[in-house]
Amino acid sequence: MNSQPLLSYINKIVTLTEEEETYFTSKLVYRKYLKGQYILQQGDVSNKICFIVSGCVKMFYVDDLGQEHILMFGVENWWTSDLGSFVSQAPSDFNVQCIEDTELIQVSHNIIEDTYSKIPKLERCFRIIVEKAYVASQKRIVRNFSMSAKDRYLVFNESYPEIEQRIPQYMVASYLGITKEFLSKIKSQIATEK
Amino acid sequence: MNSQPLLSYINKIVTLTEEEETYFTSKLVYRKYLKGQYILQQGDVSNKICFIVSGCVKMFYVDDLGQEHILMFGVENWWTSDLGSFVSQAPSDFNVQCIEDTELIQVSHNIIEDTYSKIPKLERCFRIIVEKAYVASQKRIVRNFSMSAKDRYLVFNESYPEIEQRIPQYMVASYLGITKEFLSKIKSQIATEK
DNA sequence: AAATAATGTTAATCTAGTTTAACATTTATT
DNA sequence: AATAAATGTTAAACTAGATTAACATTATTT
Repeated sequence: MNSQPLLSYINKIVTLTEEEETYFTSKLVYRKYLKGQYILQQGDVSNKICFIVSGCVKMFYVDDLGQEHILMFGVENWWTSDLGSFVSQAPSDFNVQCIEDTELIQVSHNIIEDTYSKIPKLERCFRIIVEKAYVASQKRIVRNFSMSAKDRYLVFNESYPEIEQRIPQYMVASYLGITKEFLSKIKSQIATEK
Repeated sequence: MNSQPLLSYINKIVTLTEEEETYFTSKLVYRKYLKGQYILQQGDVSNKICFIVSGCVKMFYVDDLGQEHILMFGVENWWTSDLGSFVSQAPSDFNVQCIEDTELIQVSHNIIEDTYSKIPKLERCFRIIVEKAYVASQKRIVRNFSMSAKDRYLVFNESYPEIEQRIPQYMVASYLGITKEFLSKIKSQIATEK
């Protein structure tokens, strides 16, 4: 298994010794999923968090009216999972499905506490990761509060130009919290402006 | 200074020894603010996180059009601060202002790293706190995605019945992301239904 | 007790974004 | 190459929530 992408990622945040790397690596599970496969399903307990080595996933939920709402995408060097379900080991509200064939490294719940205790630096690392995720989540709330759909689309576009190329437009609309028809209108509006 | 409320709070998450409590307590700062005072101002660096012993605060930002948007309230046993600014020591996007006279315990940025190293249990504690905050933030995004303003109001009401009593209605509206006029309409609508 | 400031209500008009529905284009499958 | 499935577009009618503005009520200050 090639754990290198994950180790490089972690070493940007904390510095692990060789033994620590070896120990941690021995606990990891490598997996491949095909496009369309589910990594997590609404109602199941998320017993692992996944580091994406390659590919692309969407995390979404289906509301009472059967409508799909995308909360986040995941690409190379991102984490994916329902953290709420992972930490509480309660049934998840979300699905994670592959939009492309995806390779990932899984860190399972039953090793994480033990790993934190053995290698406190990893607990620090995950603290920092979650802090960043929280800050990003708050920023998204702020954008949804005071920006128009058009401006949210432009921000998404500037922030993640690579992602926009890789996913169908109706998923971008879902992520932005608007209908695909309205995004289509926004795009044609932007095109005319130029 | 009375650090007991904070220590009880922490001991629900991790168990500190007496020496650890003493050490940590020695680093804390106790402060009182009056209603109306600012604990943090947009543009300033948030150099402390604050544990609320008593009182009530709002965290908000003012957008380009001069409109105030409330991101969260804080009451007894809650934390308040712009965590993004705190961890990165960059200027804050948010204000934190007291809605009531407020007593708090401050943990300053310059002691936090040192404290984490000396007492890894506290790093664990804060990891867990941030995890919960992140999960709550995601849930809020979900609600804003697929619930009407009326339903969001009802959820807020059920989740924080104590808070609703303590703050003016226009602030609830701001928190929900709607105008005070529309909240007024929602409330009269709810009243007629019964 | 009067005056002022802060908070809350109502109603008319307006708009960003939804819904519905029909059609167009691109991609995948046989 | 033909067909089906997935994705994207356009336009008309609609709705949740915003805006404006006038007024009502409740606190606070003098």
